[in-house]
Amino acid sequence: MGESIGIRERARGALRGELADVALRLFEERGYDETPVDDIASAAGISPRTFYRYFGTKEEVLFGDLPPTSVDLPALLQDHLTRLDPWESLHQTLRHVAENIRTERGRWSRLLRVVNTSDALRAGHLEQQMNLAQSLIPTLAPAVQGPATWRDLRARVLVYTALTCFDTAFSHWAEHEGDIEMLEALDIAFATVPNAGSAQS
Amino acid sequence: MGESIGIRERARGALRGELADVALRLFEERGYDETPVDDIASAAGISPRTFYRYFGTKEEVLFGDLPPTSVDLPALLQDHLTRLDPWESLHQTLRHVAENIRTERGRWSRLLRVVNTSDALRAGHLEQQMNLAQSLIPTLAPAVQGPATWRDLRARVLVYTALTCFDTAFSHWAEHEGDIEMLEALDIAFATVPNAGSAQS
DNA sequence: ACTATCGTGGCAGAGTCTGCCAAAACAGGC
DNA sequence: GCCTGTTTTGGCAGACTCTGCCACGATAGT
Repeated sequence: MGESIGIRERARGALRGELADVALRLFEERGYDETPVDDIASAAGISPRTFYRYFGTKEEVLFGDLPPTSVDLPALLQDHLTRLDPWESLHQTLRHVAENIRTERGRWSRLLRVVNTSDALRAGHLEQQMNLAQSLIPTLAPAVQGPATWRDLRARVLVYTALTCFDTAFSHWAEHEGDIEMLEALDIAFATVPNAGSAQS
Repeated sequence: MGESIGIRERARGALRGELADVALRLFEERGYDETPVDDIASAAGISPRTFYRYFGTKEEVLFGDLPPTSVDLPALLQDHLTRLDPWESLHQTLRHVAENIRTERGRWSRLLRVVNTSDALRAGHLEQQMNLAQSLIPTLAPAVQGPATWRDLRARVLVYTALTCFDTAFSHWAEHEGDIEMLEALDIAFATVPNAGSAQS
């Protein structure tokens, strides 16, 4: 069959990308909740049924092909852990993600604006984070000091907190676009946590 | 009209409570996603249409009448802030919530078990937290030190992080029910954060 | 008992998502 | 270039959540 698989796959990927583009554009114009799948499908010249063959859900057309998911973050974290303490490792890992995002900031701020048009979408976005956290916890846990009873709890707290910092910095950046630098916001957020007790500058 | 309003209101409240009970029981037996609203309604002897007059969504039948929502947490936080630093104020505020929960732990662990049967439900739970956070941030912000540019960012990080600690401790407690004390887990979680840099016992 | 008000139930409809099956498009080999 | 087997597609029917609408019945105050 030669290249046949390659051909099919490439065509599939192209259509997938086009669907994501069309969908994002429509969501920007009319809002997420106000844009039925039928409209996306007909705008892309396919049937609604086929849409669901490319994306399992309407949400996936937004969140399906995102950079964070395409990088192996657990491995990256693992690497940092050989040289740094747990918190700093998380910091550097997420700095890397932030730098990736910076190269496509246009697309990302469009996306964030769309996400904020819908409650369901914000919840979905959080769920994404949770899944990411789930993948980082087992990697971090062995590096956490202290009694074994609490190791898992502590690892979870650190990972969730780190993602929280990331998300907060990201949102803050999106709201003050241009005024502040994404990486600076991230560093501030990460610096706030260890000083929680005093919370001074 | 005398007590008429009181009567109506009381009847309404009673039916609301009964619906919540019936729903929780059914969710435990068959799982959340596998239990259509029609089944809850007929189990309670009402029409599906009427169910939606008592709860705007299926989720609300689970999350609608929860202790955290029934206490004025911003006020409580405000009070603690007059005596403690921001982080410790958040800690004490959430300790209070934890103590409330402890008095109804049976109901709460049932609820947590149900929440974990559905992705949509977990997302909804997170959304709850977000809303709670939104109400605490304005209260905390004035108490946060540092340059004004970053005050809002820092307040958000602290609030989200505190809720993350709470949630993590809560889940951890639910998983190791009996073995550990909820308040102890909460204290451990809160103690982990300021030591993030070293993460030792 | 009478009437105005309120809660209720049924109906129709939009929207997401799934299973099923037939038709079309496509790759390969001849 | 045609044939054949596989893949992709489209349409249909259906489950489920949620909303607007309207008529019916219960209830409260006079």
